[in-house]
Amino acid sequence: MSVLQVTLPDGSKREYEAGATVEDVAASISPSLRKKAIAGKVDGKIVDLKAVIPHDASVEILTEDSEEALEVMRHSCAHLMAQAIKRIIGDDKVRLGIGPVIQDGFYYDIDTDVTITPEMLEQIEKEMQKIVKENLPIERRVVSREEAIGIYKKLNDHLKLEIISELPEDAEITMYYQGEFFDLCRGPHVPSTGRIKAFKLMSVAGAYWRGDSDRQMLQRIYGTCWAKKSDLDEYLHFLEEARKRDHRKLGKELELFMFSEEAPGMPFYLPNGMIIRNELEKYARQLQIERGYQEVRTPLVMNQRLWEQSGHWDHYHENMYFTEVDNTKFALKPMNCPGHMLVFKNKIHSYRDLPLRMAEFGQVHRHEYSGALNGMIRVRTFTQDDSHIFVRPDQIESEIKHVIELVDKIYGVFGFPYSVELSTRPEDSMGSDELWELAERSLQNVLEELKIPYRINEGDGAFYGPKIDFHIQDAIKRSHQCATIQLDFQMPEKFDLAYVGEDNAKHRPVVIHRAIYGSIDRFIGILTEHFAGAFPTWLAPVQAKLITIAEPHMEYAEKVREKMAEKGIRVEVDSRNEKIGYKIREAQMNKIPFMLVIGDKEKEDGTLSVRRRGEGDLGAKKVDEVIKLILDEIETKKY
RNA sequence: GCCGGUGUAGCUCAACUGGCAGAGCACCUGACUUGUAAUCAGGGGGUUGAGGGUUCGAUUCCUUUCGCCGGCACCA
Repeated sequence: MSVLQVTLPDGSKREYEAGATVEDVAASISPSLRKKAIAGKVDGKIVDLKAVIPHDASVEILTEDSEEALEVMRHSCAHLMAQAIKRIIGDDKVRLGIGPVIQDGFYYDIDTDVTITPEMLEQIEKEMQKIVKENLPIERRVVSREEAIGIYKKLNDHLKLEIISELPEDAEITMYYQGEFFDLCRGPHVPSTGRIKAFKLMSVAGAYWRGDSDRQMLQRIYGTCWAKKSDLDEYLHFLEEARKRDHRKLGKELELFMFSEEAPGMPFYLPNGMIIRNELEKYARQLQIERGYQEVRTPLVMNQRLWEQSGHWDHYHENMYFTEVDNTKFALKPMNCPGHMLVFKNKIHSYRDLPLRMAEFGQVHRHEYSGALNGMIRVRTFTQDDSHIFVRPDQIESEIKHVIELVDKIYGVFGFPYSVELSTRPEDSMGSDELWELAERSLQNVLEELKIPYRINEGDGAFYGPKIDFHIQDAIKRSHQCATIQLDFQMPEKFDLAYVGEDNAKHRPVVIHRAIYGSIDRFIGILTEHFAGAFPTWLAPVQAKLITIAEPHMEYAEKVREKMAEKGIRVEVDSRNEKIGYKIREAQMNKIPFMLVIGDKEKEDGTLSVRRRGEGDLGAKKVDEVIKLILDEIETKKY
């Protein structure tokens, strides 16, 4: 009998008889480990608990609390759901597509004539619970390609047949069985259905087979699955909290913006939202002026031929708005760059003018598909904090660094951590290989030199050049792509841009496209959720509310209001004939940062009782002291 | 655009298998004169998203269409 040497994670070695399984290893360590074990890892590869260890190897036991075991459990949960669905609507009426693990859970794509309604989810869930109670052992079987094909031909399952046909020649084909149910699957899985602990089916949605919009649409059922009931509850609670922050809900409640059927996907800014927007623009404008940007403004409607020239028409005409006047075709601008190219060409530039940093808060229109619209996150008109920087080739890298510094500065103000991605040449792109290579290398150099960690996003660049994208992480750990820096050798070519060099000859500049908020509209949506509507004082539509106790305090309140307003504080007086609790509550719900209560005492002493949003009563302070406090928060953009 | 869901007062939501459309908040009026998250009473407010159909009768059933929501696909 040969002997198997197993190395455990702590470095210790143990010997087993050949044919030992991962489970045997767990059992040999301790009975409790065997009980907690979900799966194993052999030489770094995750396998079933019942997997035989094929040769000397390092072995790790995955227990319920490990991330990897959770993935195995989620995958098994997808099978569990598929089994329940088959039991409910009939084995022969369901074809199974794919059922992978995703963040927080899993889904399964199925093909069936029965429409899965949200009500049915509960029914399926109950059946799943039943199968868990049945505690069916889950078994792995290796089958031949012919067997596999035979099984699914009999079931008339064209989806699985397609998957099998695409498996590589030498692939080991495995099936997993649990009770009457089986599924073509690579695994691994938990040892039995009873090991699946806490799950919930979340939603049904349509999804194209193979992610291809030309193919059949399947029904996708999403579920979430956790190692413990308490984890599930925590997750559901998190979703609930996220819903409370939804910018669409808060935007309505706080009267930031609105939408109308008359203009789907096009935000209307209400006075409160307009204040936030103006503050954001003001801040960006100030930083840009400091950094030598020049602001311009270009038309919203320009001749169609301009878009044909830029290449946008070719790539995006399906998503553009057009109009015809005086027998001439015009387009609403979907981007600001062509306009900026025209501005650049308005005069002759010397090499001394470069870098020329042209900025515009440019409103663009893009006809997004109706199904893509989503609050402020995906709209049909939005304003970019756009800029096009015209540089000499030797200035590319320093200028990109300059932009990155600005991005870092702005995100810091909101407390957004961010990560960076480098997107390379897409399939459908313009320009020579040489230029693309040069462009990609330049971006890469800068990131390396600044020692900024980044991820490469293959083939995700713009059609005219590669880009560096910045993904911010908000207060509840969601990621949003906002800033972008794109290097472009194409537009200068298309528009025949030139500057006069030291040698008195014409040279072609390079264009750097950049945006930091990206879409200001979307950024406002993100900020709303990030701060849960409790905007920092510098952004708050109303920064201070003066709340009088009774009528005799009105005059004093009005004087304070004037004084504050003079200092540029957005302040309002609430002198309504209401109880103080009522007025506080309202101010609190409007998330006003400073609530300043005025009664006899304050009037007499020249003070204000400060109640800070989120902190409560801070006691009475002199009016000037309060003003200083507020101005200081505004000045430092405290969050 | 595709799949599914959904649309009732300014907002949030009720109305059993088809039988007179209702509540809370908000708003208006009056009383109360108020010390840190909702004072009391009264009042106004609706072509039930829009169009068509079935029916004695439609918020409810069917159909077309628009918006919105969850996904998919798309995202310069």
